[in-house]
Amino acid sequence: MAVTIKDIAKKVGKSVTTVSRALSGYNDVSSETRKQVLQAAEELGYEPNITARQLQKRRTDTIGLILPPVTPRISDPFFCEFLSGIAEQSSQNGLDLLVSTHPSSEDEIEVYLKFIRSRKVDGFIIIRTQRKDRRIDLLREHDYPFVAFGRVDGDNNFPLIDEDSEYGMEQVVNHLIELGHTHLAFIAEPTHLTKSFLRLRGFCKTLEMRGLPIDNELIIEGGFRQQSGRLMGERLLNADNPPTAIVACNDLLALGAMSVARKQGLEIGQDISITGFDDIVLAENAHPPLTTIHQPAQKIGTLIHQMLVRVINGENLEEKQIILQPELVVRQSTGPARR
Amino acid sequence: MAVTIKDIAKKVGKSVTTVSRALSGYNDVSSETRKQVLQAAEELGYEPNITARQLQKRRTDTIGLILPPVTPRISDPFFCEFLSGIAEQSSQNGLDLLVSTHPSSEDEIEVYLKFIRSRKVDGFIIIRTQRKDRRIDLLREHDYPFVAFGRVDGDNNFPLIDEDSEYGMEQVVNHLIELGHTHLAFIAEPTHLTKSFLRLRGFCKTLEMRGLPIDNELIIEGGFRQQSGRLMGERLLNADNPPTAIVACNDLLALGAMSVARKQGLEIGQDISITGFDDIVLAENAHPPLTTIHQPAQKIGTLIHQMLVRVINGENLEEKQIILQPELVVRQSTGPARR
DNA sequence: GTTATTATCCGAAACGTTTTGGGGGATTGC
DNA sequence: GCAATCCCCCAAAACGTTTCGGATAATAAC
Repeated sequence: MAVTIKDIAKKVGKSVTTVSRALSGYNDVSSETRKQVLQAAEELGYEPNITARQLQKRRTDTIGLILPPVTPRISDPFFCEFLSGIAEQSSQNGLDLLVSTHPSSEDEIEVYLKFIRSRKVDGFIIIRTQRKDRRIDLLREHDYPFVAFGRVDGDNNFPLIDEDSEYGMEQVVNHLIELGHTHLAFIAEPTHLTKSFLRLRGFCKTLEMRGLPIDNELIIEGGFRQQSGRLMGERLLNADNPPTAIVACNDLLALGAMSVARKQGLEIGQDISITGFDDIVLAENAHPPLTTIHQPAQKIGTLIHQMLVRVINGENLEEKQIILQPELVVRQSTGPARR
Repeated sequence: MAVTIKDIAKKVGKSVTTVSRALSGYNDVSSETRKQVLQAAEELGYEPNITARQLQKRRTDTIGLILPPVTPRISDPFFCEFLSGIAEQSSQNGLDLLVSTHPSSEDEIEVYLKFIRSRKVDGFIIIRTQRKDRRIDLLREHDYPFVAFGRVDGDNNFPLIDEDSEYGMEQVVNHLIELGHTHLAFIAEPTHLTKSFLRLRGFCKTLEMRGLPIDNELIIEGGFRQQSGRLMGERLLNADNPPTAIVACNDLLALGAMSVARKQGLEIGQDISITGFDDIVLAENAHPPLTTIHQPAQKIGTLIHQMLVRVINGENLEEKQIILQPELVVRQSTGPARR
């Protein structure tokens, strides 16, 4: 059986209270007693039972991350980096990270409700925000601590961190225009996700700003990953008037499009330019290496965790909404437009 | 304040005991009472406080995964897949997954000791086993539930799952020999890891079996990732009598070697053959796609989790040691040896 | 009509901690 | 010499559950 405070108390001949207070560093115990207690704890190999402590303190020292039903799975490269930032920060702060994948049988809101009611975690990290996000509504209603990665439509008066998607896309599009491209296509993710929506908007806005027409035939919406990129890339390349550049909403989509283009005998970066977004590890190692927007995934994870800790502790955030400016990384998947 | 059993008891005018027993489905409560209790619970939005339950039951319903100090970080692609298998299985079984990254300041054994003593988790998943593994010694001493991914030197009489590394390497080497290669190099990981050791041994054994000499100049040991692969690849390619094929201990090392070979103007798959091990997502997307040994990372995660659950519940494992036979995936990074 | 049995219920203890609200003895201030 | 102040300590309550060991009343058995 594990060693408890009671065992120490017995050993040093003091009360449980005194032992507890000695261990927690209160100053109403004599240094003599404290020394004895610490020594006894050491000798017996005492380690506090955190379950008991949590029950008493009404804190779990655990933060929760519930993966959405579909994507991303943990294996998603961008998410993976992000997660690693959170995990690392977690253990530095002595917090636990509870990763729960959402059983697709259950309603998302029910899952959150359960966590809230059973006080399983002190706070949440919300990823993949949607334009209308019920999770955020729920947490706000319950006044439960959370930090979101991403914005929503409408009232954003809650702690969040986000990339400036529109600015990112602006850079991509400008880069392509400067290379002489005027006939640009866009492969979108489902636009109920805020970031996907904003990336698309950034694309359109910039075209407009630069006085280029927006061709709705060349904007198509699909899924999230390679498979989808291949499908949509194929459709674009087989169009009557195919684009000279394809802007993908994320790197995996871009990689999918690249593989299709290559299969059609096109030299990427010469015959056609393709861009991604996120700068996952695959991007750098792709062939040719992918021009994309770099996002510091791990750092975002770290930041978001730090914010959440402050929210949980009821501290004030000097910056409640952090919007990061991502930067363009030019590699070999883009080049001058063919005449 | 959250709803407790007491609130329900008050509402239905019964004792706390009865409510608890009604909720847990004991048959010493009348169906009338049970109905009332369930209804009250529903109305009040009751959700059991799991901390309290855990304290009472002396179980945490949580399994622990402590990341080793150095590698893999969560961002490691192979590990990532593996983790996703564990996480998915976890939530299916209603268990929590506690991911803790090991603070490099602390001694590894101390970290485990703390977890054990504070009963923070019901059991552990041990990854990256070493030939002499103190973690495993410790857990066995304490008779604490765990399942290992990988074997150790000597007594392996504990629950584990592992790939047959030697067999995998045998396939790789045979494949290369059949392509006419006779001058093979090996880039090793640090061989205190069991799997790295076994992969190297598989390499040597097969050469021997096929009557080829083992050239110690061509076997070099380094780190785990691309950077290391580049360094060691460079050394091999600049040797007096460079190899016609490089066998890397994992995919990332292979990718590193590939990038160096390409930089030296070699056509991979023609001028030189390079192989990996693990078949991470990058392998398929590399240029050229990498010949490697496929490992079902996610499935391994799932399996290991299932095993652990049984160990925790004190059930018997029909198969205490599972050794998986990995298979060779031939892609374009290998080809016939140049005369 | 007494004894067994069954169906329902419940008080109290337990899990291991922290916190609350003092208590008693020694020292200080006047 | 008396009150005030410290210093060190502790019993008991609390956190929200589950479980142990009955208790009570109704029913069945003889």
